[in-house]
Amino acid sequence: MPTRNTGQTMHALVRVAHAVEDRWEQALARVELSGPKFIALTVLMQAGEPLSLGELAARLTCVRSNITQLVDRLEADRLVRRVEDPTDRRGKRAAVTPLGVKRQAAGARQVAQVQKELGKTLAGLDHDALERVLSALA
Amino acid sequence: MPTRNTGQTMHALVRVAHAVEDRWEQALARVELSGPKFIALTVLMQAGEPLSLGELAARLTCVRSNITQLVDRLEADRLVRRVEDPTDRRGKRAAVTPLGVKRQAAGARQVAQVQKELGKTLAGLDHDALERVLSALA
DNA sequence: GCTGTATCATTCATATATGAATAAAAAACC
DNA sequence: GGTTTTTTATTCATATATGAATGATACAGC
Repeated sequence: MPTRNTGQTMHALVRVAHAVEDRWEQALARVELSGPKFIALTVLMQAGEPLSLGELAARLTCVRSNITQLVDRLEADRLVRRVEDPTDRRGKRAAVTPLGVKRQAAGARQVAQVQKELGKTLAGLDHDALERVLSALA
Repeated sequence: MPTRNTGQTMHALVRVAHAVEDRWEQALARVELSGPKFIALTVLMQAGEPLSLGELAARLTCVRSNITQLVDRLEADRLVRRVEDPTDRRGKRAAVTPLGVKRQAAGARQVAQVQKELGKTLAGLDHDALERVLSALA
């Protein structure tokens, strides 16, 4: 069995990552969430208080206009509400609604389930080799 | 150093894959190509003849409407032309133009450069162990 | 040969992402 | 204090992706 070249390995890495992401997104879809929506809700929950849209963009590592649209959709789903920023009249903050809290929890259960399954798949394999490669490339 | 849990490993895998993809896309951007455009051109070159849009969609593992739009943009860039399918009046085929051939070659040089750099990064790591992990997850 | 069905590409609606341009308000400067 | 600059969120244009609906054509069964 010949060793693959770097190009093939990178391709395989990217393909596997996308497969994992798909599985993750499919699990979230069962509770009517997309990946970006779940991540945004989770960040807001972890913050424990409404975050300005700029802060949310920073924590999600994306541009502001993306957050404007994502919060539009979350608001349409009634998972988040825009509240005024008392300290800055330009700003708005994203506040999770009670429905958003429930939905995030349901998403977290789905994600935990997927992780459990992937954990089984990885059992007995060389976990550390993967770790080393990921550290080298990160 | 404790072993990471599955969730963290999966997160790291996806993050690394995106970083690799970004590097790849940035290299292609230097020759005015996006990832999807380069892949489409490469598949058409490898085929050696114009492909129907449906066949292109199949080889790129995506839906037809996506290809309609991608070929629209490739045509606007003058890298591809739609030609009539002589055997089916419904169908169109995507033909690479001479400019498209040059552009694909330029993209391939960029990609080779990135692979060379990544190869250096990976040198000395356990390539085979990585392969096994990736196969298990694919 | 006609009729019903399947297949081709396209259009439309939507989701996600980026970046440039804009309006409003805050901050900094002098 | 008034002017300039920066920062906030939004809008707009664009790129990429999906899936449903459409119109034109091919094909299968009768």
